[in-house]
Amino acid sequence: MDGIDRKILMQLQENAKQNTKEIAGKVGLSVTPTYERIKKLEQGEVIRAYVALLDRAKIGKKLIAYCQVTLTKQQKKLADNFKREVLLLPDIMECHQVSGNFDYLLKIAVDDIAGFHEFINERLSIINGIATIHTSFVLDSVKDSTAYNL
Amino acid sequence: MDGIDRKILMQLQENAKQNTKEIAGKVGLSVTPTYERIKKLEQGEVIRAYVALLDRAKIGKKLIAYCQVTLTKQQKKLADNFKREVLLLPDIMECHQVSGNFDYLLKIAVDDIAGFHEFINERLSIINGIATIHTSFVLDSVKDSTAYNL
DNA sequence: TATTTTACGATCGATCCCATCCATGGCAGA
DNA sequence: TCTGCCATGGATGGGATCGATCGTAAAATA
Repeated sequence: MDGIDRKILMQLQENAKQNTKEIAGKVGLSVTPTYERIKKLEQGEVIRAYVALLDRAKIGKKLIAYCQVTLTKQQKKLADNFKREVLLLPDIMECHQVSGNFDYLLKIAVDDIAGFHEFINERLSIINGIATIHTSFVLDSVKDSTAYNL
Repeated sequence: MDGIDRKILMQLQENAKQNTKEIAGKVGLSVTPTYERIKKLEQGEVIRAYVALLDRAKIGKKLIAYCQVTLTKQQKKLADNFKREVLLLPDIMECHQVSGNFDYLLKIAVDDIAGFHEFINERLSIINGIATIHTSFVLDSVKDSTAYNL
């Protein structure tokens, strides 16, 4: 993993539909070694997946919320149960256990306020062991990238 | 945009490297109409991009931080300047203006604590108009998806 | 220092899968 | 009846994929 690999990864993070020739030109190699490097990065699972990113306005997910969740106690059993339930809810796009004033940060995508209301009441708050939920709604996404800076 | 389109999008959100035939099978159509639907979704920019997702451990981004930023005043000038500066910092993967007790939520990816320290002192806190920064470090990502639930 | 080995990369060529596009025909609903 | 899908089949070409050969520079070794 050297500078050229990082350049390749930067390109693939931006646009994975480029063909090998284009990427080769941008990183200063010919096609074959570029191809071999990409294959190696895929096999080594440095590249986790190739995915399509959608325009959330166009698919009707008009509301993104970040929920700060606190559990009632710091018990492994409670935490494990919480994590299991989170994985079953597809409206939760991300769930990170964090340090600080709360325990988990969730990113939720729903159609609208009604959808959020239902999500909180019917899905999230019924999970055992949740003490508090503080929500911030996204008003504007200044930047929303999946690319790491390499 | 109907149920079949949504199924196609779900597939492409999971794995964009599938060929048309595989997707066609999963959504219950033949190759041609599947292909045409995908093209239409690309041209209508419902699909924003195809990208590679990386394993952050394998590329050495060992630290993810969420920073809650408050600006000193609610002035458009300050906010515009802040947004402009944010776009120039590639370690900031996401920046969302939010409702609630703070103004902006930033997602930062760095190598380690030293990198975070430098980022805060040399890059973030020098931006004009920042009042407070509260940071939560990610201890464990229970779920980290880019897929919307369609 | 001289020589050898190793580890890239460049170039070329062959193969073949699959995206891409077209044309035709069937079928259901307006 | 007409319109809008879909299915099927076929033609084409681009690009992924792989192998072989050669060149080169740095590192290892005598």
